[in-house]
Amino acid sequence: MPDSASSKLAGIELLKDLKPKELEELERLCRFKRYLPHQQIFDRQSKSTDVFFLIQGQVRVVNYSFMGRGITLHVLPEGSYFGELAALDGQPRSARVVALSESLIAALPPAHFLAVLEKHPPMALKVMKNLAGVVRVSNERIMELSTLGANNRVHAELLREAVQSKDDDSMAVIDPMPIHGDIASLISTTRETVARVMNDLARKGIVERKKDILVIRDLQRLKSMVEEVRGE
Amino acid sequence: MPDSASSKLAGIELLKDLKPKELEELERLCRFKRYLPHQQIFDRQSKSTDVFFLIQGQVRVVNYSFMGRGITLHVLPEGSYFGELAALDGQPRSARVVALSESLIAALPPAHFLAVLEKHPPMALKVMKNLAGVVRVSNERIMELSTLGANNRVHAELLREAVQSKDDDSMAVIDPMPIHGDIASLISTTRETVARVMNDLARKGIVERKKDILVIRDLQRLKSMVEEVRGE
DNA sequence: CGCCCCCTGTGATCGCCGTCACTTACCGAT
DNA sequence: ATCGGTAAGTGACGGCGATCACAGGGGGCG
Repeated sequence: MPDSASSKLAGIELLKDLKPKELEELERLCRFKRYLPHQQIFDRQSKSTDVFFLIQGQVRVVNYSFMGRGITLHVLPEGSYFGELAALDGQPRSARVVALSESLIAALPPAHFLAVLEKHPPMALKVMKNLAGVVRVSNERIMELSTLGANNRVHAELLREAVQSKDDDSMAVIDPMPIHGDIASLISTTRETVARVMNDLARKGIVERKKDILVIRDLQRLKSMVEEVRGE
Repeated sequence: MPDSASSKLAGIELLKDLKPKELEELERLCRFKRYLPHQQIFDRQSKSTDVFFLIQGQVRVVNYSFMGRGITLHVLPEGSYFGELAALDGQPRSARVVALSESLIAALPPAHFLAVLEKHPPMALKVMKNLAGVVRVSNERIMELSTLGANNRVHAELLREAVQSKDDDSMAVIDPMPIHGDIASLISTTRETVARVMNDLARKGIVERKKDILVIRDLQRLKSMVEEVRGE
């Protein structure tokens, strides 16, 4: 494994344009830590301001209503970063972040983060683009919550997670299929509603469940169901 | 008026650290245009990528559901800017922007915007902070839509717009009071619901309407009503 | 092998609130 | 003073979907 020679931060998309030497230097400024599934990296309202690089694993960004119901804001993939909001504006954290799988995470103090941004305009631009993307999906989500019913939000979510099949463009697949509760948390509804919609779709032959993967048989039909006022 | 000598862009918060000469130069790269109330600056999905500086007036950032119902995302004050998402990532516009009052607006092509950002790291930082702020309020909004009922969202919105009185901290004021339809559009509900909640509050003596201004008599009571499950 | 826990499936209930349909109030202009 | 258009108040209705309560089901671990 030649990887052992390269930096642990090598896999971080944001940092990939840094020179090896700079990366090495940055690495020395980080604190590395492993997290177990469900372990919390930080909580909403806490006043830490580090930026985190997700070297390995997955994390969930989530907030809780006063009733304890959890709303998943994002699920971040390996190689991404988070915690930049607090690092940029110094405000308390806007959400809780917990590890989904076992994860290795680097924490960088805000001063160093800002220094790197200042020194590397292309990286600053990357951060801005990334934030712009977050704003875009947030807007979409607000629109969805405002204009779609719970059932249609399930349809929309399935379409979002669907990976189109190569040979047949009327088909797609979700693999692995998330558990209903997690989908519900992403679109602000309940486990039961997700289950009911899924069975509805299955009965109509639009989707089919196989073990851990969901096959979408009629992609266009599903698409047309979104934004359709409960057209029975 | 010594103002006539200074740049038209002088009032833009984002640009206020530029040297007069730089500002002048930037001004030469802008196209200036006046807009009438309700006039559209750009539409969602359009492919322009200019950044806009709101020199004078107010604009509303809004999206429409397929049924034509409008969802107000933001109302921007004089001196702010918008359109940076498309300038940063080159994607189509994520929302429509229309003038609320008569407005004077400068349009700056994206290339120049990016050049300025690259040349002035503090300005890039400002843009990042601003985006971070937008992400924060979007998250709050998502939480609100997910966990609060329509009535409670009205309460929350009133609190957001309330300006605390100086002498009595149990009182506040909203001046001028927006029309019900505009509030409804901000919190994704209907004009009727807003009217009902307002009268409920008035009957309970929590608020009082005087002409064009709304007086909030019992701020704490209103606060406690948010996140309260319809406690009658 | 069997136990237990987590995921699912589904019926019944019921309350919030969006929709429709008017009425009333207000204000500016003719 | 009269009219017209916009804002606001309010009752009735009905449907979506959250909630509660169970009943399978499947897979991992002792």
